[in-house]
Amino acid sequence: MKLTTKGRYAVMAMADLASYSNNKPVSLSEISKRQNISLAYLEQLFMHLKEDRLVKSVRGVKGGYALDRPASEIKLSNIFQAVNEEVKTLNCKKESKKGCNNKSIKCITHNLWDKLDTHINGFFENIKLEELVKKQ
Amino acid sequence: MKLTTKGRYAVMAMADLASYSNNKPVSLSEISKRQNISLAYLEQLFMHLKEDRLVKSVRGVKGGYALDRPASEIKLSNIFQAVNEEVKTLNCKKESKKGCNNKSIKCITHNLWDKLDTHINGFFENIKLEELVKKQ
DNA sequence: TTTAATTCTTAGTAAATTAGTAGGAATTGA
DNA sequence: TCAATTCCTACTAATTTACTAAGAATTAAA
Repeated sequence: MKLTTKGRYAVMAMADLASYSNNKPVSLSEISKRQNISLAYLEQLFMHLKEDRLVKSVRGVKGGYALDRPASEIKLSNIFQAVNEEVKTLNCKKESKKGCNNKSIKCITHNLWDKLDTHINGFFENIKLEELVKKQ
Repeated sequence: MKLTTKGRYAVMAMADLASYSNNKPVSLSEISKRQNISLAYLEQLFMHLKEDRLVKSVRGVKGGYALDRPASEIKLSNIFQAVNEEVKTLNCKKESKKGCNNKSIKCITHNLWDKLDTHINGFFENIKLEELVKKQ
């Protein structure tokens, strides 16, 4: 079971944005330097964050990104979801859950995994970006 | 974030063992057929389960595996640990946690990840193999 | 009007990991 | 002796991750 850097970078970048934005857009090159994340990689992440309306962009010189809503209204689960870093079981396509009769061992573990998904997502669902940044 | 089949298979195999063992060892070929997991792959998983003393083996004809302690004393976390399916953050080798001053954004996310690890491991720590099988 | 800083967009790629295969040695009950 | 089994080591195909590359589009400022 792995937690990859993608979600981690996304959270770091959003925390940076929440911390360093003073009504001005923050450029990705600034975040790149501060957080030591490659600019090109950040660009990809922010495409997704923008699609999900977590940030808004200003193009051109002096442009950059800013939060699209208050940090108190952004859950960590929103960020993970935006960059496709959700909890998923792998290779469950073939064994369709339809076949489950609630008695087989396969089905038992299906249920277990579903519960784990809920458990993990609940963790991120209950933390707001604001709380994370406030602790600094 | 991904949950791979390795841990899933290990749990399925252990549940199978707990269900179908009647004081006799269960061969991997039986489990392979019932759970539809490749025999050679099961062999690898059981090497690890044995190392961690979750199962014991009987070699030769009529041989196989059996639980090495009651299902009520085997936590799911034991199983995951045995097959190296633990929760881990990736690529954190370079950025040593020593550098953390509890103020930087990098450090904030370190702490977050650590908490998540605890949260997830707590889930598995609180489920015994027996409970899982009893539900059948 | 040019320039430089920025976002936007699409491809590609090296490294790592996963999931599984292959082949055979060692053991043992029948 | 044979067949069923565990034990052991190596290899491999497919997938994913993390990142690079290259350039188009936009816009403030010189």
